[in-house]
This record gives sequence, C-alpha cells and structure tokens, in this order.
Amino acid sequence: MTVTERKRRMPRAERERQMMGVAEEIFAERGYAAASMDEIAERCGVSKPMIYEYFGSKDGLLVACIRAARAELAENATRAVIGATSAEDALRRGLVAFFQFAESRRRSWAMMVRNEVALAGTGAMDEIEAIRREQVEIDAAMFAAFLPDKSPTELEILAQIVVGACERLSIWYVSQDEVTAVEAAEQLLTVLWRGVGGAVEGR
Amino acid sequence: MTVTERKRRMPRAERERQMMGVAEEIFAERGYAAASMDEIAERCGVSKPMIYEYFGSKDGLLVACIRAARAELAENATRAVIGATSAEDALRRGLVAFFQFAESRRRSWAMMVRNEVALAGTGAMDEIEAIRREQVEIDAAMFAAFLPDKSPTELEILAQIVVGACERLSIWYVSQDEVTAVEAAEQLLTVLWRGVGGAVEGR
DNA sequence: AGTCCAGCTTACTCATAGTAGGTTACTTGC
DNA sequence: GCAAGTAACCTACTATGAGTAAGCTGGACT
Repeated sequence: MTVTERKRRMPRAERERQMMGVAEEIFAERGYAAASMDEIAERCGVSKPMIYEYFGSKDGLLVACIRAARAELAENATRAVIGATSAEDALRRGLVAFFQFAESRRRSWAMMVRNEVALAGTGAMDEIEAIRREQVEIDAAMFAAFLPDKSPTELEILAQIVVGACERLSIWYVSQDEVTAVEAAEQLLTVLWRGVGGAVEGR
Repeated sequence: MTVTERKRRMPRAERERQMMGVAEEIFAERGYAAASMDEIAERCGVSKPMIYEYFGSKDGLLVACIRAARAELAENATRAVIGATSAEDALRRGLVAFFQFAESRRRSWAMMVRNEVALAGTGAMDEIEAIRREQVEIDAAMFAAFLPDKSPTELEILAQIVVGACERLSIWYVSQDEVTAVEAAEQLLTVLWRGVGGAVEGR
C-alpha cells in the first residue's frame, strides 16, 4: 500500500469527489442499507460529520452518487450519438453506449438501474430475482416453440426484453386510467409481433 | 371503530396472515426502510417478538409478503391462460391478467416490481424515476418523428416498452460475456423494428 | 388437578443515523 | 510577521429501531 500522503487535508470539491467514489463502492458492495456511514468516513480517512456537512444525509449521499452516474452516462450517450446518420442509427449508437457504460462502470450503473442498491444482500432481492428468472424461462420456452431457428442466447434476449417491457409497462399502467389492461396487452403484443411500426397487416 | 373482538388470541396461521396483511400495507405506505417493526406489531395488536417468532427478521417478513403476492399472481395467470386457443392467445391472456393484478392488488404488485418497497420516500427514488421519465420522453419524441400517426398515449407505451427492455437487457448483459454491446443493441433494434420474428427482410 | 406448550409479554442490548459544539491549520489583509 | 477569519476537521454525544433473553398464561389433554 502506498504510504505517500495518507491523511491529507483536502479542499471541499476534491473531498466530495473522493467521498462519492468510496460511497459508490460500498453501496455497490454491501447494498445501501448495509452500508454504514462510519465505514465510508473511515475509508475516506475522515470522520462522519464531514459527510453530513457536505451531503446532509445518507440519502443525500446516494442521490449525489446517482446524479454523478447519470451525468456521466448522459455524456457518453451524447458523444456516441454525434455523427449518427439517421434516427435509427442514433438509437443504435445510444443503446451501444448504454450497454458499454453498464459494463465498464458497473457500480455507477448499478446505482441507477438495479434494486441492488436498495436491497442487495437481502433475501427479498433473491426472491424477486427468482420470480423474474422463472418468468424469463417461461417466455424463452414459449418463443422457442414459435421460433425454432433462434439460438438459446437470442431466445434469452427476447425473453429479457419481454419481461423488462412488462414490468415497466405495468408501472406506467397503474399510474393512469385511460388505457385498459386489454389495450395495454394488445399494444405490447403488437410491438412484439410486428415491431413498433405495427401497421403492416397480416402476421 | 369496531369494538368487537379487539385483542384476541389467534392460532399461528391466522396471525401470520394478519401480520403479512398489515406489513404489506405499511411497506407500501412508508417504504420498507421507514416501516418499523414496532408499528406493524402494534397494528396487529401484539408485541414485536411475535413477528420475530414467526418470520425471523424484517427481511423474512418482506420475503413472506413477496412469496404470497407471487403465489397469488401465479394463480391468477394460470387461471387466465386456461382455455387459450393458441400460444399467442395464452401470452395475451397472461399479460392482461398481469396488468389487472397490478391494478387491483397494487400493494402486492408494488412489492414485487417497484423499487418503492426499498426506496419509497427517499430522494434517491425520485432521482431514479426522474432519469427514467427523461428517457421515456426522449424516446417518445423520437418515435413521434418516425410515426406521426400514433397517438400520444401509444407513443408513451412504446417508450415505456423500450426503456423497460433496455433496463432489463442491460442487467442480463453485464451478467454474461458471450454477447457484445453491439450485438445486444442490434437484437433489441431488430425486435423493435420488426418484432420478435425479425426474419422478414426489408424494413 | 396436574402437565404441557402455543401464544404472548416486558425489558432489555446493540448498531448506526444524525448532531452539538469545539479544535486546528491555512489563507488573507495589514 | 502576525492577527483575524474561516474551511476543514474532530470528539463525544442522542435517538431510534432491529433483534433477543427470559419469563408469564390460559386452555387442551391426559
């Protein structure tokens, strides 16, 4: 371990960045609930009230981390989309940038997307993941019957798309009351069978 | 308020059901973190150690609630699918059942799907929802340019589908290393433009 | 009419989020 | 240089809520 400059006095901005880095690490490692402010402070080489001075609360610290991750992702995506030749190409580049971001900055990404942050290390998290897993398998099996040419990997991707779409659509669905369950299901099915255009008749 | 039979001795199974009902209510109301075991116990008319006797821990109680919700949803879906005339019809009926469940049993559904359970009432939750909202709006605007005939509601649905699919696909993506970011993006695009079949050439 | 035990309680411990109030050392104006 | 001001930092606390130890009670079944 490097002995050089352990316990240095730092200007606020620099200390804040360090704290967010350490926090992100610990949140991703143990989960938000299990992360202790004392531990974060200690790893920063500073005492707890400093974190409260700068971020106000544990939740405030998490929010700051999420904001930073969001900004970084947005920047990546923006840069990726520059020079796109069409809207479709822009979407493609945006998607690729997103997946690459998820891969290379797993911790940042986990704070934005995964329940891990909130529930990591809990039985509840495992339970919910098991439900999704089960659903993915059911869907993949169903698609396999429909599409014998697809590889297992492709089937997996399709199933993940369906499960993700369902989940998010259900969240939107309960927040409004214009669209009925039947209509929502119909829309989703149309996209799945015919793509977003969906206008092409005859399946 | 009903005075009849307040504070009754109950057999274990009945008390467990009551506890899960109360817990579900409070988890959905205040969020998992902000829910206190003492409050749950009090609303049940018993003392805290009883809950620990039956469920072991706060997490255990949440898991039990999730399991119950899962079982109920599974039963609904199974019943809905009976009598389906084709696989497509089965999928349609399953989706409708899912959306209806989400609507009629919001609290149960929230425990399975929403981060609400873990992060409800926190700034972090708002932050993440804001990111999703932003992304949905960007996507909806993009689709609007492509598909001028679609209603705002239909565009919203499309955007929700895309965001949900992205999120889940990214989670799957980082858990494997067979498929590259470009391939994952390509697969998602294919589904979006042409549907799960995707074989039909010429967009 | 005694024994057993499921259902229940009181009264704790312990970890950790959050805070009050003070100390240290770097900068800035003279 | 040296006082004054303030940014960075600390120790030592409170408060809350998860989880537990140890014991009480009333009905069932010999």
